[in-house]
Amino acid sequence: MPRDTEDERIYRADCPTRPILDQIGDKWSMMVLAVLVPAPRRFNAIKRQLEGITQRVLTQTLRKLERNGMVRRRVLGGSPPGVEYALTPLGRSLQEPFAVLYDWTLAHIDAIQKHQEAYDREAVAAARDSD
Amino acid sequence: MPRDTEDERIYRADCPTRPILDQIGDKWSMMVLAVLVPAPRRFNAIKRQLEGITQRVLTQTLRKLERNGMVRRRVLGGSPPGVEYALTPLGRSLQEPFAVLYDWTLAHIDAIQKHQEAYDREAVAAARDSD
DNA sequence: CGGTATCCCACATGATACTG
DNA sequence: CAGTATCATGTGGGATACCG
Repeated sequence: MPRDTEDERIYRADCPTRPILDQIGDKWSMMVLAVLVPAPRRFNAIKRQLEGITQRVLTQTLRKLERNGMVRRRVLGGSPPGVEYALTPLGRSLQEPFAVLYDWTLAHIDAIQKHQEAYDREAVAAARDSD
Repeated sequence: MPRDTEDERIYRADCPTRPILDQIGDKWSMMVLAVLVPAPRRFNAIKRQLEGITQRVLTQTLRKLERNGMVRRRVLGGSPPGVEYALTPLGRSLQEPFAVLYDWTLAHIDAIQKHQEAYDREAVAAARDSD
């Protein structure tokens, strides 16, 4: 959670940061950005690297990122023609906050899974007791 | 996005960090944790502070946080009886990664909104051109 | 190659009522 | 006070087909 500031909006669903945090927390945005970190890539190159994403969803995700100024879309002339997507400085600047969150997750994933298993065992035991 | 590691899983929807990131990215988890930073609180105290959340959703959110070991639930004896929720050390340790992300958003929200407006103006202009 | 156009569904969230 | 139960809904995401 954000640090405990005087800013009361952080407690409200209409905090202006919500739409932005919602997008970068969606299913694919973070991974699309990750794919573009090493170098710009073409549409189908991104799609191949993100096994499981559909064309429709990749298009939607790229459009939202472009609209936010995090990705730049460039039509390539030449043969074969194509479209290239690249990180903007704004998009690249997201790398650090995401890395902090990702590293936190990696550091605590084992502890979290142990908690989950313990919680689930308890739930099973409670259900048994109530029989 | 996570930094560019050798770990190929970061590109995959089945990366083991997904379920955790999905939860802490859900609509209310972050705000519930934020409310608990200054001090433990009772169910209805949390609910009052998060205007707009329903009882059902608050219960679900707290159960998931408890299951992950981020929040501890304590039944208070005495009169009136009640239930108190408190951050665990694990839950509190999320404060920093979240603050980094939140600060990034605050720092760039103006730039992002300008990009969005420019993008939307372009879309309107393109629609007009195609008439 | 890089998309749109349709259709569909699961699931997160919400509204409301009831309870130990 | 702290929930559960029930029902409703919007939308993010997926499947598939077609297009310039």
